[in-house]
Amino acid sequence: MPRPSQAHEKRKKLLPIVARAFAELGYRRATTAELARRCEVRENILYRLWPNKKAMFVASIDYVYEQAAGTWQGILSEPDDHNSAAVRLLEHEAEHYGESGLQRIIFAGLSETDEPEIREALRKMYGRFHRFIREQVVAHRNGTEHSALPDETVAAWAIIGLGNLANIGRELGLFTNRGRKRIFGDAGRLLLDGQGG
Amino acid sequence: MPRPSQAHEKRKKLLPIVARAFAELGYRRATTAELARRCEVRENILYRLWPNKKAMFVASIDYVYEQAAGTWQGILSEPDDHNSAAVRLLEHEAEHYGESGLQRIIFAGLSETDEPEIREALRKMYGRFHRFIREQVVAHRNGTEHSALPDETVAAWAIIGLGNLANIGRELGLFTNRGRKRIFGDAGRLLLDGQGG
DNA sequence: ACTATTCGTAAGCGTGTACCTACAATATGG
DNA sequence: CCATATTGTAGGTACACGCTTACGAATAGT
Repeated sequence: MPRPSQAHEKRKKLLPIVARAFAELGYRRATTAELARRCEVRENILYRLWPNKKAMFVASIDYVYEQAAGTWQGILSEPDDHNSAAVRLLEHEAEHYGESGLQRIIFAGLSETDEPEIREALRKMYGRFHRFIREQVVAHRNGTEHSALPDETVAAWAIIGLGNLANIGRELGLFTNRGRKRIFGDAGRLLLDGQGG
Repeated sequence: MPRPSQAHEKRKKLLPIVARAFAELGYRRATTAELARRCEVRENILYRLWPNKKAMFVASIDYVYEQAAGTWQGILSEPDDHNSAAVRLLEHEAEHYGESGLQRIIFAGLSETDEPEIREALRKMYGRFHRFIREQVVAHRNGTEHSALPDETVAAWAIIGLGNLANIGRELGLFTNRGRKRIFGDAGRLLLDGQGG
């Protein structure tokens, strides 16, 4: 019988490298030759793991979500420090959001939204992010009356908006670490439960 | 004496076309050949108006701000309908934000932030946006006490974050028109003066 | 009319690109 | 050990890219 395929393992091993290349270079400049160079393989074998460059990119988008989800699960399972999970997540993002630089892939993808597969991958990713955050907002507010606040769906989207902006800010050097923390802290908290300033 | 140069006028005439091409295609796919085709001139002429492709892109970024600023000035100079300028701007953006599609240029630019000139152009643009919005927030809140709200700087950045997200949402079809309006209306208003839900 | 300058057209140079083919080396289960 | 499949290597194709050069035609002030 034939030699067993290790394609799955190899994909898992190379995907982080590929994703980082897309994040640093954007879609077009991350040429297949450059991807192969960074992976220390020939272009050829990338094409055996994925059918084409677009598929490598879509896989990288999924990887971004999985990375974030992993980090967040870690925070959720930490012992409580008399703060809700939502508040702890907000604090963590205020401190570390965009640190990995991986989210730059999203900007690259947004320049390629006329490719249906890429658009779909981004849609799915944002959908998953939103669902996760919304759940945390609901859990945080549970029961308590917040008549003057936007509902959980809106609040979750707005918090995602803060995240995007934090990313852009980090990319362009728009604000200091302290500034970014205040944006997440003050505006994020305001959206969460009205404790704004 | 020589024939007087009409470069300035020509630049002004072609820039909207160039900017739209960058918005629709992104930086790399908006090839100089394609830009020339849309402008109905030869590539050559573009290279007489701008030194290189990067300069065409930077000019397009500036154009995005000028377009928005023009629209906003129009709204500010409208007669008052017993709403503050800030509220009227928020309502206008809730209705029309991202309609032109020009803001896609920003995503394209964010994938090219390792080019210092492009990074600088984006920085400048965000800085101008923030200054403008912050002024409106200050004017809206003037004097009244809002102890539980984020300060004007933070609020203005957060509102910009809402705008970015609205753009992404429009691009990916993440939410309906009504949804987008609620994000601008509810979250935006909350950041502005605490009248959230 | 002269002339300096701009304008429009055409062609092409060097490089980079996604993707493919052909083939030898390797490793596995029977 | 052998047949079968998977690996790694080398090379190449067809095309698109940013940018440049060359040159004749048009146009304005003097």
